Amino acid sequence: MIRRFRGESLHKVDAKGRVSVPAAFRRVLEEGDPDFSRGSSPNFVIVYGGVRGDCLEGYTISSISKVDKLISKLPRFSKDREMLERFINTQSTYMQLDETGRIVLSYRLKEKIGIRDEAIFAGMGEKFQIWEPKNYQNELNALDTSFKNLSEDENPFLKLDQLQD
Amino acid sequence: MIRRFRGESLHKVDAKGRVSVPAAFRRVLEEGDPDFSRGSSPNFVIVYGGVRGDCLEGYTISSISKVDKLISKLPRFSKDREMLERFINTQSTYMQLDETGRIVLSYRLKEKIGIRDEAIFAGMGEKFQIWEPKNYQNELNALDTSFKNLSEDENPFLKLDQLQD
DNA sequence: TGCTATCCTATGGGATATCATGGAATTTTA
DNA sequence: TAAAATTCCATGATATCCCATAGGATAGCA
Repeated sequence: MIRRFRGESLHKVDAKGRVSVPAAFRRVLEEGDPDFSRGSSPNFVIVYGGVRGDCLEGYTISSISKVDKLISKLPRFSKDREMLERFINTQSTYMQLDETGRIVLSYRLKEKIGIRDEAIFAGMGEKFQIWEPKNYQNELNALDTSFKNLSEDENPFLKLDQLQD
Repeated sequence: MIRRFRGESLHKVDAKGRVSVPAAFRRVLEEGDPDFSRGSSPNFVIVYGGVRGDCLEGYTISSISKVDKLISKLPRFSKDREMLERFINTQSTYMQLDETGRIVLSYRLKEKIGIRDEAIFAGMGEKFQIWEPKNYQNELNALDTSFKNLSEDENPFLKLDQLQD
């Protein structure tokens, strides 16, 4: 089975910026790091810029590598490639869990998404997100409203089965 | 895992032109220098001419070799090859980190991109860039605007998924 | 089915190493 | 030999490591 990021949880951020990554997510990060071995700590990547400025997004090494590989296929110096690299490479950073399963969010990262002393982790399948709790709630509410306003044939749940073949 | 240049950071440039290269980038430079050994300092290449006159671009030895190889495939004496060699080979220079992880930017290099006493390092996957901070901000803003003005089918993120297969 | 031992998780504090940066000393070079 | 470049120390700030604790969950056992 390939594990995916599932669930949401709230964690304290201490004075040094340290936060526990949910235990369930650690298993996914371990599986997604080709260099991980029992006894060590997995690496992964946090993307902080780009399309969404309101949360951080965590990717396993293997899933970000897929993206990196696709980008490398684009012609060097092309506008598309530069743009993607700016969003995916420049505005991101390698991270490593410590032995107790924590990471440290630098001042810059915390500031970027308005985090003070608590953070919400939300599983999103191939990636996870880190939110300031209030912003997260707003995001959920907004999503709810926009979902309710969809017409029948815009409903993504229904579109899902049409993809199937 | 093959590390890539990720993240961005601001560094002071002192009177002698010395700047710290971000610690994370040093690891990539070390990995990318076939002659590197523990205890020594990695070599790499800075390209200052060519396509973009507004920033410097740093390549690991192994990634500049890839580019060199591509250029060698072009017909000798062709205009294209001549041009690329001028930009990539002529307008570039070998560099070596010192023991504290710094390089020195000569007056010429600083002048080229308008740097005075601060420099931004930006990871771009297989290479990194060095910018004068204000110019960098302008670059980011311009990128943002042009991204927002893209039509659906011009969105490089969406194109990425089409490459897949 | 209640008790206890064990493990894992979340969190905190202090010690230590690394990083970014500045200045002095020394070598090179024109 | 003066200017420029390189090497060698120095230091505060930051990040990393190491240890400690408390609560929850699980498992084994009587």
